[in-house]
Amino acid sequence: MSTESIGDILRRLRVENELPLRKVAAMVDIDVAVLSKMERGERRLTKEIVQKLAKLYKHDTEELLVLFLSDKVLYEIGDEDLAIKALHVAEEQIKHRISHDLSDLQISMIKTKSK
Amino acid sequence: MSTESIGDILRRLRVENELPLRKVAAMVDIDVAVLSKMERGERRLTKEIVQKLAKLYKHDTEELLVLFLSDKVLYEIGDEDLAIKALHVAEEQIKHRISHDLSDLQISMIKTKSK
DNA sequence: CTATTTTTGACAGAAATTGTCAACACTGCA
DNA sequence: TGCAGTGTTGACAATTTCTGTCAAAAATAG
Repeated sequence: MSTESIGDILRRLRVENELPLRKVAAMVDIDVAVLSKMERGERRLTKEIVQKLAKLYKHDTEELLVLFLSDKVLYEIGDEDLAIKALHVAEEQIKHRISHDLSDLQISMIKTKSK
Repeated sequence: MSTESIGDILRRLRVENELPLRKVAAMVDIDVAVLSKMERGERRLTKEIVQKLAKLYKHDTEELLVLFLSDKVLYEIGDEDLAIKALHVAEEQIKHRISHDLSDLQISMIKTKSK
């Protein structure tokens, strides 16, 4: 398995595209120093920056966003030994909420239909 | 499945123990208003408060901490449709890190042994 | 009605985040 | 050596977010 962080990946993509920090920073409209720190994990990435970089490097946006989100999660609960249990609970709640939303949708569709 | 948030649970536990906010707040050393808001999800809980409340209500601390952590995760990435993928990636990284730490431990044990 | 409990909003201070900048270090090259 | 391009670091104020504290209003029980 890869132990490459999202910052590492973004840096690798940039190098592979032979782009200097200066240019990329200008293209995604942030300061060079900030981008440098983001690639090295010293500043937090934002969803917007990740999306812009994915497009710029022509790399799968979803994959990078997933890594970005995963990073946020690990940042919040990473050093807890209950982390894995917490992740499972969180997953269940998301699934539950989705099915709940689906029910709402079905109800509203029925209501719309019967108007 | 329960759709009860950790705040709801803490409130229920308090009511079941027939304790007013006033008393509990004093016991865990926070303001009444803050505890009220924590129970209603208007202010973020802290690990310390959750632990104190678990002890106070004689309720399983681990269960509440897991819910607390899960809540933090959902707060960070809950409304993302990539959330579940992100949780899986985060889980894999935790497992990976654990096994990595174990390797380190084994190495250090070997080194210690051979001294 | 009265006492108790809970909720709400406001507030200042603390802490974290952000964008900006300049100085510094490193590299390859002339 | 000096120079140009590149990346890193630390400092800074502005901003946002988080905290604890309080008092008044609202809700509830007796």
